[in-house]
Amino acid sequence: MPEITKSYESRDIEKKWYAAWLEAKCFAGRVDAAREPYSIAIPPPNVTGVLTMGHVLNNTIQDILIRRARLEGKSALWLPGTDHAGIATQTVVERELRKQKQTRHDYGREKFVEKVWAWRQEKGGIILEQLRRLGASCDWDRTAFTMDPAYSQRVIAVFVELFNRGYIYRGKRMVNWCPGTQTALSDEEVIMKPVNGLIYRVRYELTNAPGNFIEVKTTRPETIPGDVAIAVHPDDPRYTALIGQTVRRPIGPAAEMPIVADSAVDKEFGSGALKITPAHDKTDYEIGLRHRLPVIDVLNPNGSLNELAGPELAGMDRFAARKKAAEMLKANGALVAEEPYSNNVGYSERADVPIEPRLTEQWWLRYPKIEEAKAAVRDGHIKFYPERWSKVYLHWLENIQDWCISRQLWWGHRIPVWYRKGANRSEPQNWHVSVNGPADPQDWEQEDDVLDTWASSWLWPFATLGWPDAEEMKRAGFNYFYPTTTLVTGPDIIFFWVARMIMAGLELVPNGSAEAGNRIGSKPTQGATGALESLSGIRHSVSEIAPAASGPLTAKQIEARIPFRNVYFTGIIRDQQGRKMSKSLGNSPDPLDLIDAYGADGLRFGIISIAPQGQDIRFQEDRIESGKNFCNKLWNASRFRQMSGEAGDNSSLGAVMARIDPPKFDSDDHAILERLLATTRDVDRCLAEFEFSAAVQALYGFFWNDFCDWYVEVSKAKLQAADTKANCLAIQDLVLRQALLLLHPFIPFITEELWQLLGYAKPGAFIEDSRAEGGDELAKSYASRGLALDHEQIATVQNLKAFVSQARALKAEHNLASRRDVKFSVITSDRDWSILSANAAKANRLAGAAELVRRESVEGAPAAVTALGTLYLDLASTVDVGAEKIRLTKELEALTKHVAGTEARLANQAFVSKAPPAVLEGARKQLADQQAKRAELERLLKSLG
RNA sequence: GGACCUUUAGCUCAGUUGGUUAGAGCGUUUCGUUGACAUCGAAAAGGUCACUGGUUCGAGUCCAGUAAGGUCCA
Repeated sequence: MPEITKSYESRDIEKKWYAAWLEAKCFAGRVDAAREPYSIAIPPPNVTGVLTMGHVLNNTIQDILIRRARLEGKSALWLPGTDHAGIATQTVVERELRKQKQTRHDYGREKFVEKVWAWRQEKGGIILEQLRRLGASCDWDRTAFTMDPAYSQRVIAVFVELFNRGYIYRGKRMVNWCPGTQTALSDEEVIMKPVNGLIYRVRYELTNAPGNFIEVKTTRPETIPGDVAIAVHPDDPRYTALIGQTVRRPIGPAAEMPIVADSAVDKEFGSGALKITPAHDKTDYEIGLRHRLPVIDVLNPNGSLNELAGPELAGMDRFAARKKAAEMLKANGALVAEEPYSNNVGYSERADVPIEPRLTEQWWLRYPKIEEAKAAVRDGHIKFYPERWSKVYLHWLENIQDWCISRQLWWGHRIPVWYRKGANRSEPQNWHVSVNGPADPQDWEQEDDVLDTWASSWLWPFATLGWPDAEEMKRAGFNYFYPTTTLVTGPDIIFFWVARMIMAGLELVPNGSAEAGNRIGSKPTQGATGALESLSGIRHSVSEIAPAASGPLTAKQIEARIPFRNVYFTGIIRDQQGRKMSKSLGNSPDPLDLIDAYGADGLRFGIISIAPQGQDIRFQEDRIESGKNFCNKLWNASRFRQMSGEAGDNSSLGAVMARIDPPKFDSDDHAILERLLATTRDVDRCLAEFEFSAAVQALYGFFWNDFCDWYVEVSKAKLQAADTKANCLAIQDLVLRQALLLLHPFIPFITEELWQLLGYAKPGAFIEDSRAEGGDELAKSYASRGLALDHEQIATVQNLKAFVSQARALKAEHNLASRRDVKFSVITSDRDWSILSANAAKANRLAGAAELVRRESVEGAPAAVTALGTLYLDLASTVDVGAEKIRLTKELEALTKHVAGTEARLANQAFVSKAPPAVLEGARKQLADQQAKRAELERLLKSLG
């Protein structure tokens, strides 16, 4: 057995084990009917992405779940991949082109897309390499990409199918237009930001009453050339007489515009009159429709003004034009005033510029299975952790709007619609919609637009498992791994991704064997087998593998179709000031630097320990450091074990247990095994409830405080005695074994290394080839060895710990902390003296005492009252009586307060009659203990004079 | 405007169904190179649990309201 070195060096060990795991194909997700499946589909990072602290947290949690599942004997699959991230990726490549003063238009669509692929080939997906450094145990052979040919075909097939089912339509509507990237966006991609700007009061002159005006307020004077009317509320008495009259447009091409009455106008806002610019405002557009007003679009796609805005404004950027328009209004007397104004403006999520409402033809999706999607979460088929996010989810579904799925980009899945050449594109009879295109391509032109990225990633959990190709599904183990067990993601993409995946699953997943019945340990049922076989050879036929449901789905169908059973929402990682970590702020540490400094295990342990469920996380590097320190502690405790004696048979739990000898147990043995069992149960529960940081804290406290600070320390005395040594080593082996198994999902590298070094591994096997026994199994194992934990002995350990602590405090109080030759005496009962003398060797060692003697009386020595008697520090020199009195008086005062409180509680008739007996009993015992201690303190003080 | 979250030690946070003297890590002070670990050990100081009211024998915990900070949706 190689010797364990003095300190833990993570670097080489991480490299070594990751390579070994890959070599042995430990991460492969295998269909195994004898095992329960556990599957996770990774939230695919952008192909342009690099590892951030958010990814570290998110993927560490997924790895914990997956590795724990393996240790529980499940067959685990963690399916990795990346997202082509339409806008983000196209922007990155365009930025590179711009450095050479080029645009994508210099290349044309085909060549530009080639460039993007080349970029992806060279630089994309770095993040997957980085995840390996973190220890992520993904099944890399299954790595998917949303632009892979197979995946792309699936995306296209879904478009065709949903079109055929009537969910997709083309329509001219107001969309969120991003002038930066020059594409339409979905509502979800628009971020509302408060903006401080100006609001302009502008007057419009009445055509047939010169010198009379109607006033409006607007933040966008540059759109006045697009005005087509003034609207007032029909019930607004101020304007009743004016309805039907006309006004002159104050700037831009001259025009007379009607004053119309519409109840959508807010009487309270400004003067109660509204300028109507149907091309540039959603409400205006709707009012325009009602009054059959023309639409005058004065903006170019890039946000500059066009010739319809008039010669003075044409060609100017919208913000420059705003100033210019204000000047023009001022010049011709139409500007009444400009006032500071704060309002919410929609910004493009990606380009971070204000979006423009713009009337364009786009492709829209009416969401399928909305009601079932609500039911899936409301009725608990899918569980959200923390539960409260389900409210946000349900609220969004209640108010759901159709999804604009077309994007005016080149990088993405090109929409599979062809228009008959020269024909009107707005008329469906001129469309061809199919996966492979028309048979006579020369007569058709394909739609230029691509799909929203999310319209591909919403298929992720099933499209990565071969769906809808029957053969591929069989190969990928679709029926075994779907629905996936858990999704781990951020709450910021509930709408973008989580909700949409649920609806996609409900609409598109076949009624496979899962729906028919039990998947585990039995062959697929007749029906399912038949379905798969009859479909073999059919490629991408969504309608055959997942026919449209004829009516609302039943609960059973929902259960089978949902893409995941649990959703764990992580918090957002913030810096010390509480700001979101972002590239532009430069406040995000590079996780790879942290791995270099603290090890992947240290980073994982640290980040998990500061990430409570459901709360945002304040990043602190010192917690990562403490993760590293914990690894070092684990390392050194193992080293101590190795140095303490020969290795025994550690090949299994049974083998270790067989070396444990209950008749030789002392109170410390009982106590540590009780804590081991309690910690195991604690971790079991925490992991079942996704309480990762609580699990880590339980393990930290157990290992550091209970095991290292106490058990290992008392071992030093026990290991000297021949009759206790073997049992003590066996107990250490048991504790270390269980600790490594419980810790492995959190800190996989060091636990694997120690598992091997301490001889727990079978030849050629890894730690994850073993089972992590749960609390119940561990308890059974205790029982099978005839071990019954003795709670009286366990309580004794508590008293001994306090006793040692008091002794140390007395020493420190008198500047003797470093001395190991101090003598103590104790006044105590026969019973407590027997405990003390039985544990004298350990206690003296821990307290740094030369000896502990029992006396009938002691005079003038510093003392402390403990549960095992009154402890005295023997001092050769005279005691500082004054200081000693002050110390004891302070303690007495505090205690007296507590006694009074407890007495008052017990004197309260209502308490005595209503409190449960256990509480009452506890209070009485507490009072008795406190009173005894108080009496002893009073006696001590009296003896000091 | 609607919804949600947070407020506990100097800092970051635990505190499960109400029940001993409210805990941890870091930081601070003092002491310590005792043959696992200075990436360590020991001791100590430090909290009217944001505020007000209510329910209760009993509230950090439950309820109502207020204040401050944050998030999402309009």
